[in-house]
Amino acid sequence: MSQTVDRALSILPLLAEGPADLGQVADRLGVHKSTALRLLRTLHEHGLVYRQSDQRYRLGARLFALAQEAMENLDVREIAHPHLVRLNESCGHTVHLAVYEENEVLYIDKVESRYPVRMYSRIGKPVAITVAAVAKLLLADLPEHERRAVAEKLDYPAYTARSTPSATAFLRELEKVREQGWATDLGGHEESINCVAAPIRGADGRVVAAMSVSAPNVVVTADELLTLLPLVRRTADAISGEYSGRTPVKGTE
Amino acid sequence: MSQTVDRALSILPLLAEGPADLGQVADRLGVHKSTALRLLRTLHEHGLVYRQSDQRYRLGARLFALAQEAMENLDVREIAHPHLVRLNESCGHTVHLAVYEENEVLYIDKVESRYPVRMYSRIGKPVAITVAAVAKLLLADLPEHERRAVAEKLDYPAYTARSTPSATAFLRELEKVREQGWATDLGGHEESINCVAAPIRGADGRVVAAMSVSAPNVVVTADELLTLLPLVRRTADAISGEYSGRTPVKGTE
DNA sequence: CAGGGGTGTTGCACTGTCTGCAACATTCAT
DNA sequence: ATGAATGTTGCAGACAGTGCAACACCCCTG
Repeated sequence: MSQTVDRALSILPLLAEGPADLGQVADRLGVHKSTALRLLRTLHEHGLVYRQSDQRYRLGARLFALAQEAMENLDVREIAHPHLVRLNESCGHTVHLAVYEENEVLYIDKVESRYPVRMYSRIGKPVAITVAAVAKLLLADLPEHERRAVAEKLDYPAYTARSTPSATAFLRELEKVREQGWATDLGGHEESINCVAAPIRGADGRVVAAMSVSAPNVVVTADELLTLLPLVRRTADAISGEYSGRTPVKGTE
Repeated sequence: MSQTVDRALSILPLLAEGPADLGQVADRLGVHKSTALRLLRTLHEHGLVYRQSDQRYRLGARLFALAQEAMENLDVREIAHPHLVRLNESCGHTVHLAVYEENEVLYIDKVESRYPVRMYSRIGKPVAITVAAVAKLLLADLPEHERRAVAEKLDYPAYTARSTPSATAFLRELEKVREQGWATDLGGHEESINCVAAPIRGADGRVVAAMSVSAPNVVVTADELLTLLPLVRRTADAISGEYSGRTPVKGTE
């Protein structure tokens, strides 16, 4: 692996925290200012880094464009979207779509609740991996050793009293989820919010994404939310069918 | 500028076109496969590149997370301020910066008029949302259903004879503002005060803030104030460019 | 206005890191 | 099996990246 590139790329997350000047960047990289300058220049030429009027550096527009493209390359998203919208129309709650990648679970699509009380989340934001229903489904599908490895590397923050407390508890939960083919999060992240989720599978049966419906207690109780499970699973299966090319897609051509 | 980093970064736009395997990447970079491999590995470790199941590389989800985090940590106010000051220096009138948040429009920055007659307003104070020029711009950019929902929930106080009288009138005005890309308030809040305003947009084109120039009749007439419109819009555009990190690259070499 | 501390920038010699090569590993067809 | 793809590793040599020190340039303060 390349030292120079490694250093250069380390600058990006650093700048994501907020603008920084040359000295700060050099310090946090542990290199000489002149070195940092040259790295920043290179990043700048590629548009990943931008220099604002006070001379400080921040992430540049090119990065946003790339992120956009990366998103568009995820074709599950494209296929799933109309289904998510339809589900949202029929139940009214917030619908999420998430994928697993490199020890993280990320929301890649979201359809907002039609109720005034909304839950906070944002596309691109990493999910609370130890408690979210979608995360459970995605991790439960990993090969056994990998699953164990990931579970043991994670932190288990106690967001609420119902948060997953430890790696062993998490692995047990994953086993359960794996068998039943769906997952829930009942107040594990935020006291008053519940989710039910179902997996989306590719042609080989592997889970490629997971979707969930979330709603706060004040709108529907956990039990009421659970009655939506069949609908959520049907939707996920429909997406799976289309994604794996089993279901003929009606429409153009 | 750094050759290694340059090469590594050139991989990103290349992958943005679609997934590619090691050979393709090496070819298009004009380097040996082993070199390309090491670069890709480094990118991979930083999550910027993801290796899909068929071993081909594509852009990684970490790009999102970065872009997303950068957006959240960006402070419009900080970026806009020097521009507002410059505008104030060239026209002399009061300049405001405002954002929309939770059904309210708030002033978040202000540069005072240099004329003795000043208008009353305060940073952090909610704006007269149904009449202020900045409010019109911010609301005009909301998705249609949300805009309608907000408009119908509002009160329409008759500050003056020219105040917006009703939700339907307001929605009509928002439609107009949306199309022309700028807004005015001619005596809608206080009989003798006029404003012209322009929107500030983020990388995705959404309006993130709005700025205005305000002056009382006794200093300049409404028509005279309107001649400042191009200048106001240029300033807003400059801020937009800087905020979204896409202002033309100035400087070195 | 001189002086001092804070930036960012440049030229240069050295060294350490990146490079390309060639051999190896692995998978897939045939 | 055999061959042709692909991805991977170790190595020696070369050159690109590094840190240094000197410079340029503010913006203060006395």
